[in-house]
Amino acid sequence: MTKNETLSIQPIPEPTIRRLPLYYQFIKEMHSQGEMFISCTDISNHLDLTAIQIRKDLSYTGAVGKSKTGYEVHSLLNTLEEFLGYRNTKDAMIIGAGNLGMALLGYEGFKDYGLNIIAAFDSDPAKIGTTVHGKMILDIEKFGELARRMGTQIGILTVPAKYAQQVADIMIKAGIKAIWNFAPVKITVPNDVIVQHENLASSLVVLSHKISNELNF
Amino acid sequence: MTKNETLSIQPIPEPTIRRLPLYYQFIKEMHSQGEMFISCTDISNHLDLTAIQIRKDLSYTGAVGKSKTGYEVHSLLNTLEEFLGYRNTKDAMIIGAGNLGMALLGYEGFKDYGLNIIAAFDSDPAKIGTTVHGKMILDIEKFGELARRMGTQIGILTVPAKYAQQVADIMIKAGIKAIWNFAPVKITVPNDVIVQHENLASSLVVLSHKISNELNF
DNA sequence: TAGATTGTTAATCGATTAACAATC
DNA sequence: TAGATTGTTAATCGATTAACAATC
Repeated sequence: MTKNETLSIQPIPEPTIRRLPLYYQFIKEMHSQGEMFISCTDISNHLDLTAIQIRKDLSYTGAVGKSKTGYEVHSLLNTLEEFLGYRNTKDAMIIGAGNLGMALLGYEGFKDYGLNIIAAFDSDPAKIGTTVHGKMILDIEKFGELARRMGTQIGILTVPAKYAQQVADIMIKAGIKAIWNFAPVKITVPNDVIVQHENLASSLVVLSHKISNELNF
Repeated sequence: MTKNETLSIQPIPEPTIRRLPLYYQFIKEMHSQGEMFISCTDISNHLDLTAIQIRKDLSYTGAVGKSKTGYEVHSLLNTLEEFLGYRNTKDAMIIGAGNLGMALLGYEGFKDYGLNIIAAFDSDPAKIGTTVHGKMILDIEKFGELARRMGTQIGILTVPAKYAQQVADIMIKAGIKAIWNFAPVKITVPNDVIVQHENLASSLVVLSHKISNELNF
């Protein structure tokens, strides 16, 4: 008997999960403009998706609309915030205070999804002790103790590829349960640790491919 | 008659395109370690993918292996570099010298995929005229002229959501043909302009969802 | 030769799209 | 009421996985 059978949680397709933030951003905008109701057709006109797909996606979140009028904006916003973790803030720590690490440290957009980045860690003495975007850069030696003490479950890995595995090991030893990996290599972790691999190069290659296909004719 | 029928280009699934950089990074590493041959089973053991899928993916690139021995590392590396644009460098300019823009400006990893970021542009007088990672931050007013003069085709958009459309319009007016959009909003462009939408929040939400599903039991 | 591996065709699986009844 | 819209079930489409012949 699987977890899903036990708890009867309906699995949500990953493509759907990836689209939800788009809906959320748009609904948030509509809400701030004072709109009361919105239909899938409206959303469809503003994002590049079909009304059918939007309706199906929203159904996974438990959002309920009204025939003829559509979804109540306030209620839909609440449902999406609930679903996307807005009210369920989780602490995270970054290892690797390079360009990307610093950018993530300062990015305000993650707050909407309940991610609270506490601090960044690095081994470079020139960086240790400094403050970036109001957050401390600490000695990587202190990561384990601090992560354990604060019960941090999420680690953001932004070191060069060749250090990725050893940094992942440090995270695992410190009790980190989910790693957001920005290094372009696979990391090996125990079964109970979740890894989300992020690869900007993948998107760049998709773009390049579209360019060669559509531009050079 | 479509373009594909005319030129008989076999369309490559986007998931395949997204995986190719993983193979490339790994093969590059194997090559630098002096390996001569590699099989899909080998690759499968080092990345988290099945040998069958790897074989199918590689077949799209035109890579040819040998029974029993696998692929010649040097030749496979060449094929992937060719396919991923390593030898076909394209200039790009960034608009939006915020955290993310700066990080992208300094990121070395894009070179492997033929992306050459020339400069960044911003409207903030405090940033204009400075140099970051050896590249100039210029006045956004000068973007149009410079992009036209250099024939730049790729624009990287890293401004806050509310300025995204007006910056996209500046890019389009300057003759940009492909926009890599990091703002979390849809931008509207003419038919002949390609947009690749990048949303870090999407990945974060996938991670959060995995955490709520697997961690809290 | 035997066995490992490629390359390709067929089967399966899952996401998207279409159809349509229910509803306000 | 008529018509727009939701919510759900069915059909389609495309990617992944399996099967297997060819080859070194």
